[in-house]
Amino acid sequence: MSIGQVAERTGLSVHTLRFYEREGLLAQPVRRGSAGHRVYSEDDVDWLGVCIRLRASGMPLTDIRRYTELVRAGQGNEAERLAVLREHRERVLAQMHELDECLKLITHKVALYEGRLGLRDDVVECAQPAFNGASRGRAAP
Amino acid sequence: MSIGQVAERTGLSVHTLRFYEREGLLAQPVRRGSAGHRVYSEDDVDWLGVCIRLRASGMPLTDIRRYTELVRAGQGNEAERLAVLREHRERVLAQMHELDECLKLITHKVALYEGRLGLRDDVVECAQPAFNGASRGRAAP
DNA sequence: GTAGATTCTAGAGTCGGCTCTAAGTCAAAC
DNA sequence: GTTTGACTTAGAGCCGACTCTAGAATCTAC
Repeated sequence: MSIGQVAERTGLSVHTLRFYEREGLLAQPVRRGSAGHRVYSEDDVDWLGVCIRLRASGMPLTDIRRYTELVRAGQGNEAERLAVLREHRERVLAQMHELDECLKLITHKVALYEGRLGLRDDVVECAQPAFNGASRGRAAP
Repeated sequence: MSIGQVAERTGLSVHTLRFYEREGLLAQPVRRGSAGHRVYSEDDVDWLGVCIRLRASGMPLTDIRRYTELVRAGQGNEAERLAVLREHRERVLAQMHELDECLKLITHKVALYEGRLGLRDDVVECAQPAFNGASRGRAAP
């Protein structure tokens, strides 16, 4: 598979594919064909899929590289790999929780504006108490 | 409230607080006391709380500014505000879905390594089929 | 009143993650 | 045989979001 085809399939640009390779994100160096052109295997693409997921969940490139290096190093470091994955899972869970909070806030505001657009117009934009607990009444509609 | 106190309460640095103000993220310009020092009201802090949540859910500063400007402009643009919020809510939902997928992958791998660390050692690191549907058997343990 | 912490402004620097450019190689189509 | 287009490298550029610096002014405690 050429770099162009892989770009098509993964949604990454060819620039990004080369960049990821330079950054050491591929489990093994991509094979080269005839004129030094990259030839990707299905496994390469699958691994890229994993990288994409890890990126999408906020793992920095350096961490992905570290994990990749462990995998590349072969058997014997499973405990380390597990630690990396567990740590990241915690971050993902935290992130989901955070997103959930955001969603609540946004949904609250959406409801507020939806209501307002039907009924009244004297309510002032407000904020949720986020840091103290000292509700001062006037801020929450 | 001084900028230092607000930094303490919000978790933002004083640098970031000044930066956010320059970027027009505050609903109204922060009041100034005696020597030109910023004096934050509870409402300012509450609004910052909203900004922090929006940021945490991936809204870019430019979008937050845009929303802030709508709020600052006062009544009459509720429909626009609602549109901004709804659009962002869609993005948050998409993001949550994506995170969920990532979580599945990670959890799968964690289980795999947990199992392996107890039992065997000849399984090779693998990737989830992510783009095609052509399972080639050898990639999935 | 003086030391040390906090604040001010304007502007420069950093970092992560791409994204693009330039100059060149190569294969296939016409 | 030349043009077109996909590929190569090394390296520069860009963008968002901070983060820090310098130099001056001002508060707080002793």
